[in-house]
Amino acid sequence: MDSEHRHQTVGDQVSGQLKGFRMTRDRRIILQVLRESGIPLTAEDVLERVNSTVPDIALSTVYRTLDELVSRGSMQRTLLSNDGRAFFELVGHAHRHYMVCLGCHQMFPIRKCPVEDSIDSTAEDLGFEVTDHSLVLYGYCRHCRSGRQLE
Amino acid sequence: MDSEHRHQTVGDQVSGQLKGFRMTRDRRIILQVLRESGIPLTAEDVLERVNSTVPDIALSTVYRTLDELVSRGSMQRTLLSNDGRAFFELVGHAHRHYMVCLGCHQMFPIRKCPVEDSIDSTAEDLGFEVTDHSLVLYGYCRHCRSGRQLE
DNA sequence: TGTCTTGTTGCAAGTCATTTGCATGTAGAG
DNA sequence: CTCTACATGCAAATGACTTGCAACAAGACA
Repeated sequence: MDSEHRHQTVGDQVSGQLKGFRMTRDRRIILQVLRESGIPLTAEDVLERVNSTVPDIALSTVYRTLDELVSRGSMQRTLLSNDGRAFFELVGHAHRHYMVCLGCHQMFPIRKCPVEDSIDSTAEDLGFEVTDHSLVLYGYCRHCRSGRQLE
Repeated sequence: MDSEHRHQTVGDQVSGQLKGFRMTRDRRIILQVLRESGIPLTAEDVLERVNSTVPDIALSTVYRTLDELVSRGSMQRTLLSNDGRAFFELVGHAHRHYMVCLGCHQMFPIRKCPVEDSIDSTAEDLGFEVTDHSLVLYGYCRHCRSGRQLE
């Protein structure tokens, strides 16, 4: 059976607690967009991409779906220092750590967490139990870096 | 001369680029509040504390003052994953890194950055020039930790 | 000490991202 | 096929700022 067209169950879509998560056409498309994206997306980004396939999905639907997935632990929401918007990615694809370019405003994922080890011992000393952490590096990417030197 | 009452110059208040920063009564109080706080404050927090001393400062004045100081490099603004509000602290007092308790929602500063060293080499590999970074640990503080075990 | 320029303030209205109330529509269990 | 809990669109509401504008005032300079 063509995996592209067989009936998709919830389990095919995302990981996490999804009992009672009803798989509608809109949600299927929203999830598809997120699975296909290599980078974190804002709700507006998602809507834009969704509507290029099937028009007329409401922005509030996108938000509600993203929120639902976040609270079920299947989606990660990230905020940056100088951007009021939230960025979303599926937990299976989540990068957790980013470099954000102050020149072109792109987010570059960091594969390996450079701090995983040192964190726990730091927290232990303070009686803190760490369940998660976020690390964002701000600076200039290879391209913007050379552009700056020309100024 | 009583340092509490002598004429205060800009230099007494904060560090950083402050040419053209006019020291008014409102700003003096706002800065005082921030100097006296051990933890990062939201604009609303600042207003609340300011107005307990001298009423009738407008929220927009607080925002404008905080923004001004941020852009002059004297103030640090921090955003967290699950809170739409910005937190502010004077750069001289800034902690840069925090543990955020998911139980009581307090922010605990981390004195020593546990990742300073590993960051640059990670970024170098990717051609990225790092100018700043943010690290936030999420979890449970000593108190909330023991509370959870009772449930 | 008075003048003047430039920066500051209050207030009300505006913006932007996100959330919600409600009436209608529908996935999927039985 | 039915029925009910969950999903959706739309418009209005919210929360956290941000801005236009007219009135004010710090601090440089005369």
